[in-house]
Amino acid sequence: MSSRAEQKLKTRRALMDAALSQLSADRGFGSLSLREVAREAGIAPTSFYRHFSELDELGLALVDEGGVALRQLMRQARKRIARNGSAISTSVDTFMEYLGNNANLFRLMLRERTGVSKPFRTAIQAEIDHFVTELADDLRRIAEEEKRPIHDGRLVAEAMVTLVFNQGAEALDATAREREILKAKLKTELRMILLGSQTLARSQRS
Amino acid sequence: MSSRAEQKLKTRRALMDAALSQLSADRGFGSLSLREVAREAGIAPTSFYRHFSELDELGLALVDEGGVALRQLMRQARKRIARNGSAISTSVDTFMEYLGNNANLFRLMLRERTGVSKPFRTAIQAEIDHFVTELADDLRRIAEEEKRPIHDGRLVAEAMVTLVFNQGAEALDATAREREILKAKLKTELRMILLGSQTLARSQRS
DNA sequence: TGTACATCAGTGAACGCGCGTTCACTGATGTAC
DNA sequence: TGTACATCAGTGAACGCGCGTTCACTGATGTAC
Repeated sequence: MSSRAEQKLKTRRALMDAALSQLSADRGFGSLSLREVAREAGIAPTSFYRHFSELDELGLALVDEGGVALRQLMRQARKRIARNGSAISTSVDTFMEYLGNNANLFRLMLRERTGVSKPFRTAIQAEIDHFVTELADDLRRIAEEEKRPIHDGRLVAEAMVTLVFNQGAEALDATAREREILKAKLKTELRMILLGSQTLARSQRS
Repeated sequence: MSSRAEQKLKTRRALMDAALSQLSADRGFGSLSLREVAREAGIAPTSFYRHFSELDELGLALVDEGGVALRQLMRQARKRIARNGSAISTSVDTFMEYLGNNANLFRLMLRERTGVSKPFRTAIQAEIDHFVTELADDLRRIAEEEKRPIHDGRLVAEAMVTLVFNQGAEALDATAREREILKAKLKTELRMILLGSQTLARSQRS
């Protein structure tokens, strides 16, 4: 690649990193300004337009990266489960670990999922739907292997993801100690859903 | 009350209603401006300060009203359960009905619960905690009456409230048809948690 | 009941500020021959 | 390899805008006597 194109990519990355670095418990994407992001990235406000047509376009590029992170997360969790066995516990641990390593990216996803911008909501929902679908497949596969059928794997996966994401949002700003408590709670909740789903499946077998 | 004081209360109400009326799927409280709210309420921007010291103070007054709505909701649900029996189904129906009747108030609560302003998050979390505590009490009472003990009533209540609020947020902008589907899904999810909690309680009795 | 004074919700002008966006530009990098 | 021209990421000045907040004010309502 030409050095001019390389430089352009670097600046683009600097802009995205600048935006990410401004996110926190008290700053949502919606409160960022184009001038602020450009300033943080070390370029003139007008140069922003060489990379994105508006600030939201940068945000959606970040959501894409969040989707990549989610898929990595799932791959990682599968690998660990294969080695270690306990699906729920391993998944929760993996999720929380990823959360810590990509705090501001997850912050963006978690908040804008129910946020004010339709394009954001739609893009994030698509990523989560994909995540739910894969989780549902895994749940059904495991249920079959263990001969413990579950009721409505998709619905189980949705409920689990809802709980995981909500606790994830809380965990982001928690201390290490609080985070351990959240993890334990979350594991119990997921176990309850799984057990309940197995009970329902049993009560409905014909 | 003096007519001057009455008039002041009316204006205050007009300001709060103006703010509420601007909220929607695409407008969060954070995107409102003081001037806009004053305009909508039909007063000069400067007059706003006769009622609130800043826009957030108005928002917190609205959160208080949301808390009142939540408590009414719970009272209503209890009355109906006593008459009708099915706790989960009746509660979900009652919740969804309230949601429809106080759409923008719930929108505010649901969104700012994970929003950008710490005072908002704290105030809303306090209302929800209160709600969770009462639900946990109810769950334990019912479990005792039915001789079907549950594991960790507080945790069960938290998980249920998380699911109810998340589906509630979705339901706000759903069609009547979609809302029925959401209600059915939600009821199944809550039943799974309850069943799982009972299973856990059984497996842990000494 | 009438009068003189106090209170205070609502006002309009004015301020400085950061914003998004436009424009014509510069000068280093890339390309054609 | 050298030269002439094209491309284009980054620039700085300038714009109009809505914002939050201040200030001194007005005039209706309330109160004391």
